[in-house]
Amino acid sequence: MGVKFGLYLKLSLFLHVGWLFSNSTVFFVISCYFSFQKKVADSPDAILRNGLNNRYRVLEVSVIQRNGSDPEKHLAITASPSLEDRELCILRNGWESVPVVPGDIVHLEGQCSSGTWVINAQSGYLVLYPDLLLSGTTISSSIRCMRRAVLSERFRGSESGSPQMLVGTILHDIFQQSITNDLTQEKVQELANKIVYGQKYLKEMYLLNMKQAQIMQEIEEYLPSFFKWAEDFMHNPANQNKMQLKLSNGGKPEDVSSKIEVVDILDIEENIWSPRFGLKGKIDVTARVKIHCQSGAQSRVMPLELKSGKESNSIEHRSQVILYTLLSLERRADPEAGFLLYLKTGTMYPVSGARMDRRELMKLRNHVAFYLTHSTYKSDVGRQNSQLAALPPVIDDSQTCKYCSQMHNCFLYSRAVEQKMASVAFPPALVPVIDRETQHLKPSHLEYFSLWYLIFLTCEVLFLIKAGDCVGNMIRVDEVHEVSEGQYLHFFQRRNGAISGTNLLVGDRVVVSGEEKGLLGLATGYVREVSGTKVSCLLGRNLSNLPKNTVFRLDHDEGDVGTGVPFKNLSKLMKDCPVSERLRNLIIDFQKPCFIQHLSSVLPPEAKETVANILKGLNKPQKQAMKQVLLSKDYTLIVGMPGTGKTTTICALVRILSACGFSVLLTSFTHTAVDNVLLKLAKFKKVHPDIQKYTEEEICRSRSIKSVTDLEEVYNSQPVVATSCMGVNHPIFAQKQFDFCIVDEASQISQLVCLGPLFCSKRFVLVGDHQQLPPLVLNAEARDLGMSESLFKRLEQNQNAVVQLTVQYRMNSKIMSLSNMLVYEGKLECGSEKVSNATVNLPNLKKLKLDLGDASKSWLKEVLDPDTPVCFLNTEKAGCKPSDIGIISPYRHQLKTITDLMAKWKENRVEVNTVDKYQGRDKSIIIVSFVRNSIDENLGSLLKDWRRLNVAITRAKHKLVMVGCVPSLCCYPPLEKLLCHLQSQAMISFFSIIHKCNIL
DNA sequence: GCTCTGCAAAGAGGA
Repeated sequence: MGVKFGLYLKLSLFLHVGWLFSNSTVFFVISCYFSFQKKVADSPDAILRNGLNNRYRVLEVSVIQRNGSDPEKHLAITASPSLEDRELCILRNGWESVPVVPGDIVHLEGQCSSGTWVINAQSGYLVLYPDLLLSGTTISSSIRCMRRAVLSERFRGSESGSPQMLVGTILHDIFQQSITNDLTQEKVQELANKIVYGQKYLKEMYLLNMKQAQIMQEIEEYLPSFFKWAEDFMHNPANQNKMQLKLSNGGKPEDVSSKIEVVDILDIEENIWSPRFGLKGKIDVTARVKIHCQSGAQSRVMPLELKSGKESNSIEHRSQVILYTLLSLERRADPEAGFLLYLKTGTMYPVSGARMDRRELMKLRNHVAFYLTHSTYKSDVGRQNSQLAALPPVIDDSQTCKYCSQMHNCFLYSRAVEQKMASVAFPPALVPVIDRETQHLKPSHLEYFSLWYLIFLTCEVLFLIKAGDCVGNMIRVDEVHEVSEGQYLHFFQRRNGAISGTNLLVGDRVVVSGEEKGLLGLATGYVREVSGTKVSCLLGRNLSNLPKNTVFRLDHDEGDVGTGVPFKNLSKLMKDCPVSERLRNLIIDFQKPCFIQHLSSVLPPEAKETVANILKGLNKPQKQAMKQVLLSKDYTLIVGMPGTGKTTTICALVRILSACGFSVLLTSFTHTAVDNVLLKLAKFKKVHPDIQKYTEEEICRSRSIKSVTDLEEVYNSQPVVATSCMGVNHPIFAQKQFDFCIVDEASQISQLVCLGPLFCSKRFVLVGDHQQLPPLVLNAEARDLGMSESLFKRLEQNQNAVVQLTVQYRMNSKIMSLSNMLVYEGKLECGSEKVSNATVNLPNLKKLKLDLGDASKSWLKEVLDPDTPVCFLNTEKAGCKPSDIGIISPYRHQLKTITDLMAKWKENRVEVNTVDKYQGRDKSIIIVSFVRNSIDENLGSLLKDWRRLNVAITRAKHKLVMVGCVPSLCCYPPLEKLLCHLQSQAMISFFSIIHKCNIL
């Protein structure tokens, strides 16, 4: 067996930031003139410390070049928060190329003597942004092309899989389960059958259009090699050829030929996060290995990396193993080496985790980390807007590029962003290729791409590890239940003290770690139940093999949510295909939406009666909306003003469309909104009104779907499919094209997220109201760049596509008139006399009035009077704390105070919530507490928003009581307008201090 | 100056 020894990774690293030094100068120091945005350094979570897990902040960077000697980089660093106690870090022998700038956070490994660290060829590592964990595959793929590595991090999930990949995944699964259980021929065959003909990989097979038998055939070719490997490395290692493997305590230096015996499998898919090396990854197999050599045997716990493809023993494969040896350091003694196991042949290669290879890989990691964190920059001191930075350079290797899965994104970015940069040069042969591959895009499209790419970069969260909510000091109790394949129910008990309710909620995503160092990120999953001191979680891994006394912590996992989807959609929008071209024309270039003339051409005669029946239940504008949608060739926007029956309208629309034989994709940003519509729809379906029955999972289970053909049938038989906008990554949407797509809550969804479902439909309907709250954007810069503009708002300028639902069934006329005056210009009308005149029913009012005989409480009488549907309580003279009353409020702190007070009065039936959370809902009586009570303070931005005020005042059906200090609130233009109106209608009263509020 | 929804993930091979 030919085994290579200690392959030295000679990697040429590219650097194209500003401080590359000139070698003609004798001695000079450059301070960096690029002011990059440093997402780590600016983060308050970066905790500086000394010791083993040190974190230093870089204060100054100097490049030192002496004639005739190699260049060095000197870093002035500190681990003290006050930025005193400076230390020096000297980078040599290639480490000086690490693109570190002042302000960066670094981790140092190695020796430090009297305040000076030396990182050179022989010892030490510098880890740039150690809290940015990069996966083993990202780093090993960056060897060939760093640009591709960075692009696939950003456009995660935009690479479609291949048949070989799926076969690879299944082979991994079979091998991993076999070696932990039973590697006999009979059992392995049985397992292979169970996995291939089971449900686990059906969706992937459907997506790739593969049949189970075809996959089984490929799998079977591998199985003999499984047994050969087991024979060679588990049962009869004596028969094995010797391999070259040198470990530090392996005796004499020449004693490097040994035989390998795998004695025990300790873990499968072991997940390790290493904030020491800034790495993360999953180790296929963690095994106890005995190394037999002349001077005896020694045992190590080592990583095995499985490969089902061609037996290449390539740098990429070997690098992955070397990175896993580094990851292993978090959990156990240095394995110093690992193995590459090629499943096709059963051959196993040792891979030594030698210092020089580890060093080169860490340098590579630092470069990838640099590019990921410096994706934007601010070029001038005066101008503060961020700009897109260049990606790692395009490599000059057409063979590699030809098969690259990121080619589209690579060319797109070059064309839209980099071609304008003087500093970026492309391989000449590639320039015409880039131009050709992007020629379908107009300048407006490239601009749209750049803008939205920048917008999503500014709010990208790169760092996994945050000092967030955590419940610690937990031990595992009871048995672990395997609820379904790969889903393990765990129970944790707090060792002391109760679990604070706010820290973990049912349904939250959690990361389970050991409290002990090195046990970070053991498993991820969801919170099932929280009670007192106990938590149950559904985790992706079974943790019962860990020592009984392991102390755990559960962290709320916010992850990097939502950035993958928009980047993916943006990339898709720029593709050279008819669906994308159409959307570009409509969305970017505002092409006028078209409508057909006559309903008769879309309405099949046999559906006429059904449609007429459904229309009977609708009002005039709702009927108009139905007509408009049926006539549309491109899209329709339905403005659903408050209380105008959006859900009813959507239901009717779905029913009419499917009666006409159209397929419909129904989506919304939130699952609850999708559920609402489905629940209403379920009533008409004459099936059990529990929507659980309609989930894809449940349908497959109840019909015991076992083959790809069955699955295909199920998918094709559903004329109406509902999902959240993020959920359109489901395989069903990869092949199916719907006639219509309806997007609910469209004015609250970010443009690029809203785009997702539109790719799989011929026409779309957006339902929303831009006078209510827009998409939530936390990042101020992203907001300035226009991120909160929903697709609904953007397309609204094409008025011919807009239908307004103006007849509302929620508010009585007095309440409605406020909103009409404020934003709807009188368009809103009551659905009936009954709605218009409805007042609140207070059965105990008479009795209560007697109790309120006291003149000082006469204001209360006025407020309670059902014939006063709108009332503004002026707290100006009363001096009453605004915190004394309230149900909805713009401020969460106010709500907390109110909730606490109500709890004291044992009143928990009244729902207290923010204006934002109340959007889309209503109540008979709404009390709005505006809180503000001073004029001179800084004005908050919350009350300046017309849309928020509009939402606040349109939640009440019968009675709207607003509380606040009139002069304070008049500083806000929307409230000023409202108060002016109320004044003219004599709807403002003053009130005195009240002591009890349990009257409602 | 304070409003908060979304979601699995690293790797599965190919040249």
